Amino acid sequence: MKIAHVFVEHPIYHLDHTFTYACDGFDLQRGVRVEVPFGRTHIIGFVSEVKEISEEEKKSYGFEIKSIDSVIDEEPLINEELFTLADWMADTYVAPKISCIQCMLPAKLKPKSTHGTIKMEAFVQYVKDINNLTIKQKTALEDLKAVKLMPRAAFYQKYKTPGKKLIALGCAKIIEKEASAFVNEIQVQESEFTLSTQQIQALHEIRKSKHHEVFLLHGATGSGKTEVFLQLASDTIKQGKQVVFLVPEISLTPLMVNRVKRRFGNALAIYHSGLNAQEKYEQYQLVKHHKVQIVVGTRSAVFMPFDDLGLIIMDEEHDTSYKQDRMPRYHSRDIAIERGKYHDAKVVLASATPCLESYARALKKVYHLVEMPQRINESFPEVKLVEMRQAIKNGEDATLSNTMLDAIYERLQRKEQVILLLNRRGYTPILRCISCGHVIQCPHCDVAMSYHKQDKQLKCHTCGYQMPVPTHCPSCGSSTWRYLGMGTQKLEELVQVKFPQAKILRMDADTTGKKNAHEDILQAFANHEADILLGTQMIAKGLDFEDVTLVGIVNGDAMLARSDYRSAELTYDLLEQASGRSGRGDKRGEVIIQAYDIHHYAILAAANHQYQYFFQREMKYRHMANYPPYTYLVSMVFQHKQEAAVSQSVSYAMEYLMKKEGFKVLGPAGLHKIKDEERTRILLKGKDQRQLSRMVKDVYDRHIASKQKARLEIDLAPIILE
DNA sequence: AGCACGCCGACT
DNA sequence: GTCGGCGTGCTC
Repeated sequence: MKIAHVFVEHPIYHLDHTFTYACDGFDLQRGVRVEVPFGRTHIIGFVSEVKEISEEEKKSYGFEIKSIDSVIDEEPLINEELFTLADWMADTYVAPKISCIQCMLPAKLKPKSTHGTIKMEAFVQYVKDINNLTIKQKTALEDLKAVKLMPRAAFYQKYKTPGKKLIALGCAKIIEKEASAFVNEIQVQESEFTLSTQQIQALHEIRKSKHHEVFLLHGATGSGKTEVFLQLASDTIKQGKQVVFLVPEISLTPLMVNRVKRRFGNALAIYHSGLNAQEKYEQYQLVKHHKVQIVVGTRSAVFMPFDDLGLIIMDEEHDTSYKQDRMPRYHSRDIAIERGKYHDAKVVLASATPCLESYARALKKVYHLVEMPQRINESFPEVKLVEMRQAIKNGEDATLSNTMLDAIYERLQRKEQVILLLNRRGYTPILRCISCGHVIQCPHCDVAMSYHKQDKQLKCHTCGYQMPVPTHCPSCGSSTWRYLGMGTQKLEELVQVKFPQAKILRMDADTTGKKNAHEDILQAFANHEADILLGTQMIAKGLDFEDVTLVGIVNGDAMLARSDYRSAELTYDLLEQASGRSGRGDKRGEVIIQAYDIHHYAILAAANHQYQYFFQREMKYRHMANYPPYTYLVSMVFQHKQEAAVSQSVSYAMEYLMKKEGFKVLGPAGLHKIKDEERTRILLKGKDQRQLSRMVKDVYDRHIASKQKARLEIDLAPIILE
């Protein structure tokens, strides 16, 4: 008999093995989806193997073999490359295999019983000519005959009555076809720019090798990296191969997308979270059916169904949005490199502030380092540091120093634009009782609640819980509150008071909730509908406004206060990226960084645009403390409503880990409540990533086998540790 | 993940 | 006496 091994749709560790089904009489192959009976229901699964077995073998299984219900796909959705990749991901990130397969597919193709149907469109198709048609009918039929197929809506709009008659007569018929995105023929526009010497050199370096190689393109903001990408993409397309161009977040990089569009005549697929399921499916099909050779997209675009990939570009490679924050917690960089190896494709990682791991690898010649240190317009913005303790002592405003105020005033006079960065949303981050000092906490999390003046609510930035400001302090009954700290809403109010004539746009998570809100705000700023763009870190990335000549960073060292071992790197990245927004046009740019500790190396390095200096200093610290890139980290988070369940699971894991060698265990940290669940983390630190993955897999298996109540989440190479 | 079975509390 | 709470166990 013929049997199929099937992965079922539930991404649960208990079910992370194949289930065996009979499939005699079905035409199916590895990589297609099938519907199967499962317990008392019917669900979707993924065929991993089809084979013949004898009656004796069947008997040896020891369970009943049910038959599959139906086969869903004619063609496999997952080919051998992607199966191998799924295996690699499951091992590396310690995740159920089905979750790895699922994350490679657009929602409409995910093996899930609940996903939506694929949209069909009605077309009118020419069938035959007959005699005795009226003149109107004849014209309609001639028209249709010329194009053979016409969308039904368009056909009826043009020829309503004769059209219906033609269908009744059998001269034309209505057919259903899958809706698909429309693209033009590929057309590569030659570059209109004259390349700079450093662009020519970078291109030469990358073109030299004919095989798979990982390049780290370290280029200052405004050094002309994009043009290098476009030229490389153009080479690859001319060779008939595919290109994927990864960006951190499309809504924040519309300019980049437009440049790629201009160059490749719209014959590209765009893939990002802003698309709905149908749109994503259509873009996916464009790649699958070779309608396009180039894809611009975010994190998940790295899984597009390429079969002849020649080039992978990853812009802003240090950006944390490349890391998936749900299972499987993959990093697009790892996936890009794996796929690059398979396709013998070049992988170009690019950034002005490469992540330490990448730069360290480049120095060790694991990656090929290509440097582009100069700006095209050859002027870096001048950076001023303002020591806030001193400014406050001088009687200046505690939020906006005189230096900052003067600089803003100057820009307003000259009709130039200003970007102000404050990495904290809301009105004030803390609400404290004046008489007893009680701070209002979220009832569901161990976090202080932020006050949002706009909607007169307290909001928890961790779980999203909202409530009105209590009339009386729950601790002492007093009714006077102190609004402590500074968020973007309050900053907006303050700037408006200082500059009543200025028009201000605020951009943070609260103003960008709606679809297209990012684009609308950025477009308005580009159209000079506002003088000042104020917001959280989302305004620090990739924006390119030529009239911005001042970038002001209000709380430059706020991020240094975090306990995360990467806080210095995150601070440096943010400052350097934000400064890169100033002076991108012909006018000279200026950057003002306000901070309490202006002598911290992260701040000094950003002020002087010295990546190398930052790198050396930070590497020393990482070396001393034995942090990445000198080691690998794996985080294990245990969570459950009951404290006891968490502590029990942690002890059970620790007991095992203590007996093993070759790595260090940090933690567990004290319990911390989030969304009504107690949680704690242990960190494993080791030199061998493979060994760590295997070790964690053992811990996980034991955890499941012993029926621990707490949920265990594993994160290999975690990015944020808070 | 679902879904059903099963064993204890507060209702008509 | 019954409805329904969610703990436990199983799925080819």
